[in-house]
Amino acid sequence: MSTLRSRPNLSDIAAALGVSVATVSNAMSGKGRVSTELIEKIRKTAAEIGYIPSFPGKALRTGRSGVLGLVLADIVHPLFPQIAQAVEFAAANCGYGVLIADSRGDTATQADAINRLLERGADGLVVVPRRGTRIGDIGRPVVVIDSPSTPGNTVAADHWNGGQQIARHLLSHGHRRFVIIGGSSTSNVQNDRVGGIRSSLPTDAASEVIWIEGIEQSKAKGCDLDLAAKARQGFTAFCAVSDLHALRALMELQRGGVAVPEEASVTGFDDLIWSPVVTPGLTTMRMDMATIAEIAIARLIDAIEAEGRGPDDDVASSEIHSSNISHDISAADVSSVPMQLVVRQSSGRAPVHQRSIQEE
Amino acid sequence: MSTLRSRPNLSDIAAALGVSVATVSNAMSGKGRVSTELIEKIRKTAAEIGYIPSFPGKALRTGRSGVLGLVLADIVHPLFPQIAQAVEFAAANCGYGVLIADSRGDTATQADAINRLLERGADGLVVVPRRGTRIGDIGRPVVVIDSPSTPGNTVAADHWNGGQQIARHLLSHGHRRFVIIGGSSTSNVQNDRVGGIRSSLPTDAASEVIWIEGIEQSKAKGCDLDLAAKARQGFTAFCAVSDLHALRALMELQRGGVAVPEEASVTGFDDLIWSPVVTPGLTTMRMDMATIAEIAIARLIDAIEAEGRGPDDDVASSEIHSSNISHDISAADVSSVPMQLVVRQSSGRAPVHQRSIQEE
DNA sequence: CTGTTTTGATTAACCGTTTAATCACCTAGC
DNA sequence: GCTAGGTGATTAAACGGTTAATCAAAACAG
Repeated sequence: MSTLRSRPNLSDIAAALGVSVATVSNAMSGKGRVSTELIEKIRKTAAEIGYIPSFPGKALRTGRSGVLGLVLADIVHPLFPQIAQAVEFAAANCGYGVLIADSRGDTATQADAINRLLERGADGLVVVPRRGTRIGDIGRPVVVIDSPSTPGNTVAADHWNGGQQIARHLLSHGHRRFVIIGGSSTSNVQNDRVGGIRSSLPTDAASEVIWIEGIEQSKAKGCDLDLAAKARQGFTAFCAVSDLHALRALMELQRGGVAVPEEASVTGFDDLIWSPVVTPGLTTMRMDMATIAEIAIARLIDAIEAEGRGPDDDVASSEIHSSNISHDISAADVSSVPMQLVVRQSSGRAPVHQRSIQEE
Repeated sequence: MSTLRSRPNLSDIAAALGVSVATVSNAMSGKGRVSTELIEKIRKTAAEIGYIPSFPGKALRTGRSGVLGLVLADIVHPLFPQIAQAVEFAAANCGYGVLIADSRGDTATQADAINRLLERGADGLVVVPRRGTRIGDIGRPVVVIDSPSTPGNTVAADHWNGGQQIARHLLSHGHRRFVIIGGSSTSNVQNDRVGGIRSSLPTDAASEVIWIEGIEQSKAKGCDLDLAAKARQGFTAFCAVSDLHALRALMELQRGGVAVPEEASVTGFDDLIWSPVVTPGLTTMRMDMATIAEIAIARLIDAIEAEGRGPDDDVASSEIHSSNISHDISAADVSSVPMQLVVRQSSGRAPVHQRSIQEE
């Protein structure tokens, strides 16, 4: 029947070999009882006629779409390419597709976006939330990326430790007076990074935190942050918690006649795409997005597969306090993936005159 | 039967009202013949019990998944967030989902990525191709974004005209000696932009094109482009065909003691996320991604829907030379969407001393 | 009052796959 | 020789929605 028109299906294979569809299905999935030689033959003819399993068919029967939803809630997140690429790669490796939904920075739209994905039958969701947003129970497995302070099942870079690493790097180069530059004080990620930096400073070091959003509210958007003045006051290390802010600092200092890295060091976070090409190349902390995505996807798929069977099954799970009602991702915890220091030309040894200032 | 367990389906509604599933289906889709009051009742109970149509079910029957594939072939394309967001938005507005696949810059993987999407049942593909790559016939509707010189069904920004606009902007500010900075001479997009710029220069203007990739091959990666020297030779306009290169030029000039925009103007392309925040803010050409995506998606969906019926049907299409074999997107042509000039602080009036140099 | 059309709804097949239940057959045990 | 058990395959019923074909009743024309 279905000779020319549509793509080959199980019954085409069955017909070609004179066996039943069920047998073919069993042979392909390795589930039922099929003789080894028949399996071999079926595999062969399947390949010959170019059989491709139908996802809708499978989805309809099993209730699993084989698709994960990726919800991007932050406007045009500069890390999006990295995240999307890593998530898609990890998912594809596990045989899953990735459906995207962007909520364009609007918190209200975030719910819509999530719903769109659920209606489409996404088996689980990866959410990169808008800051401050919490993801409620949506009746399907969810994993959150990027803000470790978020409650729930979260995978994130170890931002705190990242802050510590960058601080230690600068300390080891003799810096003692730090300006820490953040965007918004409401961001969990940024607070973690700032906290990590400050926690690593010894008692003989001084630091000052600048929140750009705050300054821009009192002054103008894109206004001067008076960093050159800070440099003249003796600050030598300018740690931004994002490459975006680091770039801004870098340019402001250079325009203000402060040479980088000779007179001041500038560091960032995230290793964005252009960070290597600016002059001087930006010293920054890179998140291991591949690992983060891998862990996130692995967890998600675990949860999805655990969902099918009840609270207990063949896995001989050890003494679960089976709370039948709550979706038992109750082992929800936070995974932290270490960040990696990338040293480029924007950071260097603190200028000698610093000591004198510091001792004044 | 299916009371508590799974989500409600058509037969639940049918059972609740004592009608047949077919009637309910007709009522929801508005296809068959159903009395207006019954439609009303069905809609109401559907909403009450929280009915959500099953995509797999529909897909299985109709052969349409309601999903488009977005193939990103260029490594970590800086425009990706813009593209993805616009495409997703446009697709969602038409009731389609977007499945992504990244080929991580590898040309070979691009075919894999496309296949993954097709196997998953994507109804059509939006491809942002790696430069130079051609997309062969894949048996489903395809639309290509971003390189107007690519043969086939393409939607792109009018890069050539963008080049003309930026050139006119600089000319009107008195600039006469141009350095045009490109990345790779193999890129269609970049060549279009360069061509647009040069085509607009009057005979009394001088221009020189620099391809960064070429320079870096003979020198080192991230090496100096000697732009400050060019400025001293009397060049006042530095037109990069990407904000990435513009940023690099901007920093190099500033480091070399050339004030921007007082002594030289720098312009870019694409209005990337950080372009407003650098100092001085970058004058650049923005592509209207929303419109591009809208057109691309509209075309794709047209092609998908036309695919179902034969070469002719109810649409009374005028005299088609029905070539039954080729997938009849044969009306394949190129749409160009105008670019928009964004003037910021990095461009300004040409310094006066230029005239003297020019007249020497 | 009869024959035809229109309207509103039903029936049943189908899309491609999975899976529990069943069955025919062969081997072994006593 | 008859039964119990195992093996390799088949049957048939879903999963949820669409749609062509059918049908009963009502509306209408003559």
